[in-house]
Amino acid sequence: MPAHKIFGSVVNILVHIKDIARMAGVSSATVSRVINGTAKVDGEKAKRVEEAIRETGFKPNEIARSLYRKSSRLIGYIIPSILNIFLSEIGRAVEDEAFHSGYKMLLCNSDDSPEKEAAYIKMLTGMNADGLIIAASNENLDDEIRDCPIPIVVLDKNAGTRYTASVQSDNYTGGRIAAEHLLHCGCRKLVLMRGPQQYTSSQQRFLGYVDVCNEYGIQPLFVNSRYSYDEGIRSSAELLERYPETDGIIASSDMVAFALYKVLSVHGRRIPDDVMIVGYDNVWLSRLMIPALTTVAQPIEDIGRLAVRLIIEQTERHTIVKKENILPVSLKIRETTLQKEETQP
Amino acid sequence: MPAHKIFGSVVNILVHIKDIARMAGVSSATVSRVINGTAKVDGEKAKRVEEAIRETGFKPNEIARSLYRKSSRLIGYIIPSILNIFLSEIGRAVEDEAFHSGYKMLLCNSDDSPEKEAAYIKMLTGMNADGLIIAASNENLDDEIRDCPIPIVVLDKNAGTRYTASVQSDNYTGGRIAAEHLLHCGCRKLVLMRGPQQYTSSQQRFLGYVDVCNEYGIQPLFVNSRYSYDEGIRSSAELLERYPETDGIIASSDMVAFALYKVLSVHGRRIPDDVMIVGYDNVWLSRLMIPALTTVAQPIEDIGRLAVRLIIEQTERHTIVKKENILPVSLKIRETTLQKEETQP
DNA sequence: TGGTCGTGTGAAACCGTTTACAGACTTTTC
DNA sequence: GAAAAGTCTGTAAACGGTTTCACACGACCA
Repeated sequence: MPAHKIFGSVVNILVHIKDIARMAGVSSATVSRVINGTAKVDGEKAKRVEEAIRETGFKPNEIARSLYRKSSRLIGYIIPSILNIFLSEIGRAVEDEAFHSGYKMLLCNSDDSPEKEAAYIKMLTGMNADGLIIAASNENLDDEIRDCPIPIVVLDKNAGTRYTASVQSDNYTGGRIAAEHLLHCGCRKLVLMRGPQQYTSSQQRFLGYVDVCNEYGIQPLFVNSRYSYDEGIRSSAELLERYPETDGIIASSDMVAFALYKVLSVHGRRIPDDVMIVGYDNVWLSRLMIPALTTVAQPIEDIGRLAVRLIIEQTERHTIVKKENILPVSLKIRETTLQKEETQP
Repeated sequence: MPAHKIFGSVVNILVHIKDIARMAGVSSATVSRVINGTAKVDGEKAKRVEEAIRETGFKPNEIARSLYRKSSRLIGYIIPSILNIFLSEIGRAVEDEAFHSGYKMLLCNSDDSPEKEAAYIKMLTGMNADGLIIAASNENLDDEIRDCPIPIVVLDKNAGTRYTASVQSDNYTGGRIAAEHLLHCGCRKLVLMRGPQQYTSSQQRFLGYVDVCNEYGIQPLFVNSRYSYDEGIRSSAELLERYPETDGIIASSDMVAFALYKVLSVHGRRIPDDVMIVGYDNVWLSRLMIPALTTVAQPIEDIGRLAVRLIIEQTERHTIVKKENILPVSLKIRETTLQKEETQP
């Protein structure tokens, strides 16, 4: 027997609904009704039941409940890495919203491996999870997703016919306001660090950026990148190699912007004096960097909460939810850009 | 019916073990034996069962299994905040180790609220979780912990008689090597940012620091702090107020060190020229800051993995595990300290 | 040939809840 | 005062697996 049982009070370990029933002199059905308030119970008996529950510290077995209800009140949140700050922040909102609705979040780290992702989807399905929130999933998971009998909300891509719904922010506008801001700051040699092309998010930002460049009659330069810091180091180096004369950069993510800090500092380029930078995401780190990062803020909190609500709505009320959900972005102006007085182009 | 069921193939949604049994012309007991390999089954029948499983994509219901086995192969990881980078990194190791042992990690964000923490402990107990890993828990949870019939491993405090085991790093040595390094770098006005005194970790580091100061005959100055960035801003300001002449600071965490960057930069003090800094934890961010942070590295990966293994050992093999586990620390020398040539004190 | 042993198998019990259903008892209604 | 209606309660059947146990069957041996 494990040591902790020796020290702990043993009372509630083996208490089941039947024991409460016996103690209160009623059937387990009645106990269940008291616990769940699903039917009227005689006041006197209810009191005895509650007394017994309090005395023993009885807690109904959630597994048994889940089995009957076919719902574990568990929501899976599948992301490539727990170290991705942006997705962690969304996770925080997911957890909080879930908790307040009586759900729990199961965090799954897929390490970008399709096998691990598929394994998690299968596991969660088998566990009667009530829904899945998937960020940046691999493309070739058709089988798992098709066979998945629970709602799936995806982030950073369109829902299409495969998923229940998607939650994204307005990436087109994000690309636009980043570019417009740099132009208002007087930059004339803009470069965009374009995210992976398989994501709708990257495509849309790119489009917004290109449109603004065309409107202002400047050439839309870009470099391919991903969202991670390490990739940021690589692509920043490439950027400075290809466009050494740049004076304004839009990073594909805040993390990539931080990599840019490092690479620019090595090259002796000062921010914002020599080069201005706009990040993307507005993770909490961005306000704390030196200099504090000007960035396009995604509504992180709202994205997470909405994803959870979509799942709960779908499972509890069986309503068809809105498929594509686009949330607004905004610009947080900090210290990596400098609005020169009245340089309206 | 939810939309995704309309598009997805419906086959495996309602397939149960009985269906497989009927298809293969055997009993469900035999199917169970094939799936779990718990007993020998006739080769021909086994083949038919496997064929049926493959054909239907049948996946046993994990909830039903858990109910019988009284184990959900779930490990709860309870932390104050998912945004705490250090604890997130440990979480990554926990998740990975758990996954490879066939377990899943349930991440619980307690927001430093005793209520939420207690709620999670109850929930996880009711869900037949196999163990709990708790970081920085509130002190007044005696009831929940006493009544908890599953192994609890704590981080950052001693196990005592209340918990199954603890995993920590060698904080005393951590405090020592941080202090010694700054002294070797020529600092003479050391200040330690002391973490919350209720944690064993803070106490031990403080002790190591004081011992070194005494050995070198300098006064052990300190300021109280917590581990978060925001608290770091407050305590850094206090530090500069009280000890403006300091030339070497040991932060209570890497995050607090980053706050120090900010506050020092506002005061126009350069790192490492005017003040040298040693952080604590070695989170991945620390190598990426500018300047890169010299820090005492905790064996993050090992801490997480060991915690999981302790739980699994306890539940699966029912062995009494080692109660207090201390893992070694090391010093990562980067750019916030400068070893002046041969300044051996 | 009859008894023993070993092996694979299915019926049924089990895990701990919730709920459908039917029965007992009370209250209303004519 | 009896029938009808309305309460409350307990029994038993789910939920979907795993495992116990007894049994059938064939091999082996005396």
